[in-house]
Amino acid sequence: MASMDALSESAEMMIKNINELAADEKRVRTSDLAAKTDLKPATVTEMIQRLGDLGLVDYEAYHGVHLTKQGQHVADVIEHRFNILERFLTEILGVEGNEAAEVACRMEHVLTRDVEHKLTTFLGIDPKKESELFCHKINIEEDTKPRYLPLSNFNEGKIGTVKLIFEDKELSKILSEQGIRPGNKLMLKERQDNIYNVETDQGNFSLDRDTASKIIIQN
Amino acid sequence: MASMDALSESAEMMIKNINELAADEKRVRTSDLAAKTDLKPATVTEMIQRLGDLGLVDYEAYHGVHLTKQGQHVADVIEHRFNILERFLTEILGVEGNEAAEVACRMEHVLTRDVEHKLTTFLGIDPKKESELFCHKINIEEDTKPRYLPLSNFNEGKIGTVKLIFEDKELSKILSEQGIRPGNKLMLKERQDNIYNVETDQGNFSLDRDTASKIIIQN
DNA sequence: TATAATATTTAGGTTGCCCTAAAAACTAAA
DNA sequence: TTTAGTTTTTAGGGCAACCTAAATATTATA
Repeated sequence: MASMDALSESAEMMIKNINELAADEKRVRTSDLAAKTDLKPATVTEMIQRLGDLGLVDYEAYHGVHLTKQGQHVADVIEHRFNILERFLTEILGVEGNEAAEVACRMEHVLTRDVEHKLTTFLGIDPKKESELFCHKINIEEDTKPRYLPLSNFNEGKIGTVKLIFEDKELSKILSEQGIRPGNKLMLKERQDNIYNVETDQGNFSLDRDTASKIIIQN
Repeated sequence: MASMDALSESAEMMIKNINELAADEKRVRTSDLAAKTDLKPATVTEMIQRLGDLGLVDYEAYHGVHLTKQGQHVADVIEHRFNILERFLTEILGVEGNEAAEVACRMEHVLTRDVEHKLTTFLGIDPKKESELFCHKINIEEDTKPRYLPLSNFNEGKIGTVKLIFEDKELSKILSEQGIRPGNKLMLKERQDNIYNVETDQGNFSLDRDTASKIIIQN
């Protein structure tokens, strides 16, 4: 039976790793856990036996483990906490990816539910739809992820929305008069060498590469 | 001699408590530490002996401890990390005071220097002037209480500091390259309809409203 | 299917961090 | 200044989390 006591960081890490290795329905093997956690197999055995006593994993000697309902819940909570912490560290604070992951991995074990929810909200995610987090994440990363590119790197034939224009008013004003202004859509009709042919709701225009590189488009 | 190894949370907490009890020059007594930490006196003795071996405290049997230079440095770092974490939790996330203190107390042990600095900057404190943390804190709380607004609601002509950017890494990165990144100052020069003209230390830019609404500014 | 190779567990050890109980050292009072 | 009271330390124990080495179970192969 799992108590209400907080699990140790080590125990939570073991559950997290079991979850990450449990791609299919397959039971996770001791040696795989040992490799992933940098612990010796004997240590892993000891740990998963303890987790078994707590009802968090279903452990059968010599035949690996898998998470119980309770263990899966713990894994889900930890994974979510890791994700929001990592996002906060990279997107808000600008911490470099590797370090962000490491720090998030340490912090995930000390968040309370309240702090977790408040941080989730802060990141612009509705905590009510937390369960959709993963789908959301996958969607964003795999297909509907908005891409921001300078027009100079945009693909021919694609339509996008102008998001921002570097340079001062002078250039902005000129472009604006041609329909190239933040919020408007445009299509890159074709590019030849350094000339970019663009269509906006005001007509067709040609830009040089330098100018195109100062216009950021979202697809 | 203190090693470069990370200290345990327990060890860091003991150092923190010694520091907090060392009001004057007086050595801190075992019983006071036991009371403050909710540990038994025997446990405190054992801990401070270990810290003595590490060169972090000066321990004399039956006559208490005080921090060495090295120990004082550890205490200062932890105190600063606690303060910025607590401020972040209460001021930015709106976590209730007691809980914020508890969570900050757990998190203070897992911050890296880089995350500490970035969070400090994020809170609008110059990390170079860390020692002025408290004066600064008093100022902020007593008169210039900061307001956080999306750039889309900001007033023309006002200067503010970028605090966070919603949306994914992609946008953050692009904005960052133009000087729109957490910690940096910017001015909203003017807005016409859906176009926001902004000046940063990197130059002038135009944004659409949608993008502006994803940038949170502190005045 | 017997055996060699591999994976896993058990046995036993270490360290950190916590405890209680008893011994030792300080401190205050008669 | 002797003793009673208090504080502190030592002694010894438990548990979690690591380890190595040896034993045992599984699996793959000849």
